Order: sequence, then C-alpha cells, then structure tokens
Amino acid sequence: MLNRVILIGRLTKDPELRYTPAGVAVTQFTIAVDRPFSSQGGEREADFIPVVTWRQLAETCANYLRKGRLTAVEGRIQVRNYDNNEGKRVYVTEVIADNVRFLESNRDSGGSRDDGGSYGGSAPSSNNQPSRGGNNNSGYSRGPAADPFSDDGKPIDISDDDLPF
Amino acid sequence: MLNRVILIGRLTKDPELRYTPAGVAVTQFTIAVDRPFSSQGGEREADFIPVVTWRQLAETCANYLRKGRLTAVEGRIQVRNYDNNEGKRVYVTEVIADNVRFLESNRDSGGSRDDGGSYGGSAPSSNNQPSRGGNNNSGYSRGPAADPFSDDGKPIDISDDDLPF
Amino acid sequence: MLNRVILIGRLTKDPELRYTPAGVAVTQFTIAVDRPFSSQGGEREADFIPVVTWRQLAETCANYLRKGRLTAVEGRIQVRNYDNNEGKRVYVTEVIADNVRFLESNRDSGGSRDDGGSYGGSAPSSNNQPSRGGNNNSGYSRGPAADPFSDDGKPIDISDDDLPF
Amino acid sequence: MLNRVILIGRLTKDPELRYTPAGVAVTQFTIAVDRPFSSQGGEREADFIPVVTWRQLAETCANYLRKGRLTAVEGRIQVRNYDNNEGKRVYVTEVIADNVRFLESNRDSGGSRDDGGSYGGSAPSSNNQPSRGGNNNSGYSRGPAADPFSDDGKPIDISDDDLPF
DNA sequence: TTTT
DNA sequence: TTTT
Repeated sequence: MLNRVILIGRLTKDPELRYTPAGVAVTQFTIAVDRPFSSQGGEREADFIPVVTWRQLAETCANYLRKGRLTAVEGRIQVRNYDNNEGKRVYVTEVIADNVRFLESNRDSGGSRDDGGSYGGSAPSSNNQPSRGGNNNSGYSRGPAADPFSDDGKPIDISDDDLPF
Repeated sequence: MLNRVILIGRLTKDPELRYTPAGVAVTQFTIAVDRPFSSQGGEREADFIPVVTWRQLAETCANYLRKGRLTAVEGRIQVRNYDNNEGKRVYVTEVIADNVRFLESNRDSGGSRDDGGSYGGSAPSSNNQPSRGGNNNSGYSRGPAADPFSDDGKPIDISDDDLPF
Repeated sequence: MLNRVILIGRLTKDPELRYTPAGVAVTQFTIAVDRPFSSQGGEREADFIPVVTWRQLAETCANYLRKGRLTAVEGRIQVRNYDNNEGKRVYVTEVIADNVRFLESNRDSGGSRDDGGSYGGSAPSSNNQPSRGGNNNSGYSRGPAADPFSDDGKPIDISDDDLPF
Repeated sequence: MLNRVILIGRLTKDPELRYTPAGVAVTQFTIAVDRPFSSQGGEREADFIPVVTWRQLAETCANYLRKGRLTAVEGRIQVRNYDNNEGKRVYVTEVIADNVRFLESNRDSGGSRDDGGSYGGSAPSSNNQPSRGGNNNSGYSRGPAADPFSDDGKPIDISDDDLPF
C-alpha cells in the first residue's frame, strides 16, 4: 500500500548503464550508508544497498554520479526472485529509485539547473528511450557477457518484465 | 548517513518472537506491500519485505500483530551477510523497525492508549529484557531446532552481535 | 532539494472539492495525527495538518475520504504566503499530497482495485480536468461564498498560480 | 499515528540557540528547500521551512550548522497555536527534528566521527541540560530582547510546555 | 514462497 | 564484498 525509502550515502563504484532487450535504459549502483552507531568491536559499519534507476533517470545517474559521491536516493523497496543455475530460488532486494539528488557537485559537469539532482519523470521532453536509433542491438540483448550487472557477479536477471512503470 | 523506510502492508504470518543467547527479545515477520501498478500480465503484485524488531518493541509486536493485519512499519534497511553451510556468502536484507503502528484493531486486545502502535523506546519503565527470570534458557540458546526463523528455511544467523543498539 | 512527508491520521471533516478559475480540481482536508507522547498535563494531543490534493487525486479524495477515516498521506511541505486584508503577510503551511491511501474501507464505495488508495498520476486515462463541460463557471470563480476553504476561516488564496505541477 | 518528514536544503541564517526558563536548550533555524519545478514565470522557487531542535541536538546544531550549509533534517511536523497580542489565534507550523545530518563539512570543525550529523539521543553521557551552572538566568527568561526567534519577527512562544519529550 |  |  505504501513503500517509501530515503537514503543518503556514497556510491561504492561508478554506476553502470545498460539497456533491456526492448531498449529501456537501466542503471544500477550501490550506495554505502553509514550506520548511526558503531559495532560492539568499535569499528564503523555501513549498509551497502543496491539501487536501480530506469529510463531518463538512469541516463542522468550514469552521466553525473561517480564512485564516492554523496547522494540522496528516494524510492521503494523491491524484492525480486529468480531461479539460479542450480535451480534454487534466489531473492534480490533493491531500491527502485524515482528521485536521486547529487549532493556533491561534479566539478566537470555542465551547469545543471538544480545544483544536482533529478526526478524520475522530470525531463520534460524526454521519451525515456535510449536515443540510439531503431536497432536496439544493445550489449544487453546480445548475450551474457554484456548483460546488466553480470560482471559484478550477479546473475542476468533484469528484463523488460521488471520495468516498474 | 540517513536511512529511513516507511511501509504499509499486511503480515503474511503471525510474528515469531525469539530470544538471543543473551536473552534479548527479537521478533521477525514479513509484510506484504502491494505495488502501485499491475504487472504486464495484469495480475496484482506485492513485495514481501522481512521486518525485524528488538527488545520491548519485539514483545509488543508479538503480542498484538497477527497474520493479515494492516500495519505501518518505520525503520531502516539493514544488509547482513553470513557464510552458509556450503561456504558461500549470503546477503540478507531486512527492515529493522523502530516504530510499528497497528492499523487494524485487535478485537481481543486490551485498550491501548494509542489505538494501536508502539515506538521502539516508548515503554517508559521497560528494561527491554525478557521478563523470564535470570535463567535465559530460551529455545534460542538451546540449539538449531529452536533458533529464530530456522523453521521458515532461513539459516540461524541472528546473534547478539546483530543487536542494532 | 528533497522534501518528503508521510502522515497517518484521521480526517477532521469531510474533504472539500473546489475548482480553480481555470477549472483545475483541488481538494483540501485536515488530518489529525496523534503525537507519540502525552502532554505534561497527561492528555492526548494531536497535530492538525492541512493537506491539499490536485487534479485527479483531488477528485478521488473527494469521492472516497470522509471525516474520521484513517488515512495515509504522502507528499511535500509547502509554505505559501499572501498579504491579508490588513496588509500583513500571512504564512500558510500545507502538505501537498501526491499519494493518499485509504486505510479504512468505505462500506458504500464501489470496489476499488487497490483496497483503497490513489497515486497522484495513476489514473491512466484521466485528463486531470474537471469533466464539467467547457464552461468553468465553478463556484470558485464566482465569489467568496464558494471559494475554497473560506468557510473554515481561511482566506481565499489558492489560485492557478499555486498549481504544483 | 505516524508523522515523518525528511528535508534536504540550505540554512537561510546561522542557527539560534536559546534556553527555556527551565534551562532546556532549543535551537531554531530555517531550511530553504528548492522545489522540483519552476514557477509559471520560470524562476526557481523554494519552501522556507522552520526547524526546531531540542537538548543535545540543539547544542550540536548551534555548534556545527551555519548559514548556507546543505543539511538533511529528519523529524515530525508540529502545529502549535497561541493567541497574539490582538487576541487572535495564530498557527505556527514547524519541523521538530530528531536527526540532523551535516552534508557539507565545516572546514573549521574538529574531526567529527561521523563526517557530520547528529541523532537526537545519540550523545551517550549528555544530560541534555545547558552547562551554564545552577542559575538559569538565561536571556530567554529575562525578556523580549533575548527571547527565542523574536528578532526574526516571530512572537515569543516557546516555553517548557512545548518540550516534545 | 507469503497478505487483503 | 564495497563509500568517506
């Protein structure tokens, strides 16, 4: 009925932009969020939370976010599952973001109107499709090697069926 | 730096109250949160999100929440990991709740001052320890069969080290 | 940069649906949110928070919400100001809602697909305009007596300029 | 039942630390939060939202926050009212913060363990009382000139009765 | 492996 | 398998 998440943390790596077979942009990154207390051993701890963005927001994130940047993410928790190659059901929990705010300016970025940040649907005349012509011969659709997130050890499991809207 | 989650949904089962070896109360339940859109096939979908509560709040949830009840949960996302029996690292994502609101009254409950609901630290004179005498001979500390959540297929992996505060 | 509010409480009155001079639907209501603690005198207290919804969401709220209903509201805080008839600047703080969830079913309502609740933009084929023909001769545009919120003592101060999107 | 606000914006002025007659620290500041869209005229707009912090958090905010700093605030909406000197009831809406994160480092601050930020109750051995000796002859209790917020045109209206916990 |  |  209601599902809202707000996070502030730092990217653990540069974001990765890919395209679904139908040509929809999707970007994944992980945000490290420091916990408000130390562990019993005294060391600082963090939660490493996977974030997924789609369409226009995916492309904006891929363009402006970089490893280490302080970032605010607003979205919802999604729990996906799939059967892995051993036939075992695996559950994946991610935050599907609809609003990302860049809290540290990108020295090399062109002037953004909002001192950083992007709403899911805020690009007025964007069609939320990759502007790469009619042939969506993206890496994504070509096979495992180019599929989203496969290079960080996660299975190939984002498809057009996962489109959140 | 900031990690906040608010969910409204329904419990998929009665909550399960257990105790850590040190005698700290911990309750786990799953909340089904309907997505705001239907899948491409047209059927309704939901995210099934695991929730953990500790101490006084754990005991209140165990007492008042039941399967199917509409419930609001406020907390933070936590990502734990442990090595399973095949030596593989497994990641578990849960919401650690610090505020739970009971949105459907429990016909058989005594009159709560707040028409349902409980803050993590709101019980004024609670010591957040199970009131079961000095001997914490809880099921939890006795062995795998009685350990938290093992009966729903999850490994035994909540210990006093997981205490969030 | 980021402005997010989530409230759960009860309507203090039936909502009021009006139209701007340009014919845009706007509904106002107040939600009473119990505080999580009692005052020093011991009595229960609540915050009475004004909520505004626009367009399709305004019409859905006017149709389904009623006084006393338990309701979840998601939106942003907006602070407007205007000069009153004594030339003094007055500040008005409201929650502009983009998501409202009906937590208590309306016995007399037709079957909603979502057991209650409505997203700001979720009505697929709604044009977010009042379906009252080309002549927007609404009460709102006619004069004080029919203007939004004037009957609860608030000045007439919502115009098309206040449209949040 | 539930009342949660999360804001990210910039302080419009340095915060003001005062003490109630009973000696409880209270800090007020205003945070400017840019709206995610421009007005019809095209200019950027912002909401100016008053924030109040109490006790230890008040002192931390007074020490570390400065005009212009990017800041995240977590709390609840509170609506107070009082009768002004003309006998008219005035409503004041504020965010009572329980968590404030400093998103821009204070060049001149000593090394904070948390790269900025403070939870309401996180100072382990703080007594939440001003460390100014037994005589609470604070400016607050002495008269209008030193009273909280009076210098920005707001009436003198915070007392110990307003303590949120 | 799920709620209504 | 991680950010500062």
